[in-house]
Amino acid sequence: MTERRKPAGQPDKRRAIVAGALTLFARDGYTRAGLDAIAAEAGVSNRTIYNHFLDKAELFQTVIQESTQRVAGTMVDIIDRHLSKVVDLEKDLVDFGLAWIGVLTSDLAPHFALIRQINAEVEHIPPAALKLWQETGPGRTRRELAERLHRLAERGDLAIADPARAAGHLMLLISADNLTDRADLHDEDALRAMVTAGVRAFLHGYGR
Amino acid sequence: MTERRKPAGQPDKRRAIVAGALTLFARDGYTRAGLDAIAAEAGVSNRTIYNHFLDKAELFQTVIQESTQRVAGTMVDIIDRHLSKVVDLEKDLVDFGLAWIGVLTSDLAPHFALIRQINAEVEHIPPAALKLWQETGPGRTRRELAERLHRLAERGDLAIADPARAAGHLMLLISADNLTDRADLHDEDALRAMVTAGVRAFLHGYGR
DNA sequence: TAATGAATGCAATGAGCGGTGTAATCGGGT
DNA sequence: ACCCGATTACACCGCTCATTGCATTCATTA
Repeated sequence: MTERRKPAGQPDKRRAIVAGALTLFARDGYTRAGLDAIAAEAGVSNRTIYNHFLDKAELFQTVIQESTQRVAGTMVDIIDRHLSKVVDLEKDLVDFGLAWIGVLTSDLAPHFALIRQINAEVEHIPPAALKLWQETGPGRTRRELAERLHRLAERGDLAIADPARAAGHLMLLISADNLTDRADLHDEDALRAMVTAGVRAFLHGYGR
Repeated sequence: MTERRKPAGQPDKRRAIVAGALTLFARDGYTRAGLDAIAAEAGVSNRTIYNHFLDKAELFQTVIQESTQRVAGTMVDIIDRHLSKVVDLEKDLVDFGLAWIGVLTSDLAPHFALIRQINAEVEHIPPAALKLWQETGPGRTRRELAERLHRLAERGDLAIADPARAAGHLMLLISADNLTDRADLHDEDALRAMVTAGVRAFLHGYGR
């Protein structure tokens, strides 16, 4: 059960390969991203990749796992930083939202292109791997956010029956324009407007 | 300017090709879907495809356009049917939402797999084609929904400052679980719970 | 310095795929 | 019966790509 990964190869090379693979998988997708291109991007020989990974599929899976964990960590940090002590609910939620979508344009941006690739190939990925990703990635951040919202509800700041569902709603509303249009992620004003509108909808709804 | 499409080939063959191509493009994506497989799925010779289409890219574009128009038409119908005359706002919105996500499991289902493919390859698609798709597909349905919501707001049933944005929010909230988890689209009770929760969030929010 | 494992360059294999040419066949209209 | 365009089966070209084998070089350590 305790399968030990072969520690073959030097760690810096391995990191370079994974980083380069992330870049190309994110830009071109699994099929289009050639191993020669990945090797070039990583500044490494084609042949070396096979010293570190069994085949292309294993490399892909590794890239997903490492990237997912890193991004999930960042997200959880943002949640904790912005929603630990809340004074002005709307303002703090907006600040949280801006930090949240800020990740989409950070150096972690390629990750989300990778997610789109996964989403497209969802039929061809073994359900176990998919489940694992769900759990350690979006699942983890959603649980963390749900926990925070639950605390706020207990304090009386929010009226939440199902924290997990509320967390899902908040995440969607914050970055709504990204999913409908393709929003301009570099227009600071537009971003603030989007997040603010999302937070207000989350707090008050549109009912009369 | 008025480019006439070559009417070469028999219409039923052409329809079979487009239908088969939709199936395989949706399941396997643009790159993985081979022309031989498409031909087999359509019950047609490989060579025949090139009687109707210039190349794989043109076939893909045709599939997208036709599928998009069909689905957008269906969506607009649903909007009109459920939101023309509203008596019980929450109930009518829930019914609307159920019909809306019902499309995701209908015979139009492959379309949305195709959308995921587009979304993944968004970097490799000419922006003009992307814009066109945006406009005739989701853009059209969102405008239609926004228009309906605007009427309801004028009537005093809703308080909406930006109808387009509200429409986007409603669409997201209705099918929230599909985007976070991978929801079970065949559990009737779960679907109703999801939609109801989304509609309530849309109407009242979570604020205290 | 000797030895060992890692990395590299190069070549090659085998498969899959987009696209084309061609000749034979089919089917409806005259 | 004849015609003509559409369709088909088949063979083929050129290309890309994952994967491997092999010989060579490099770096570190004993």
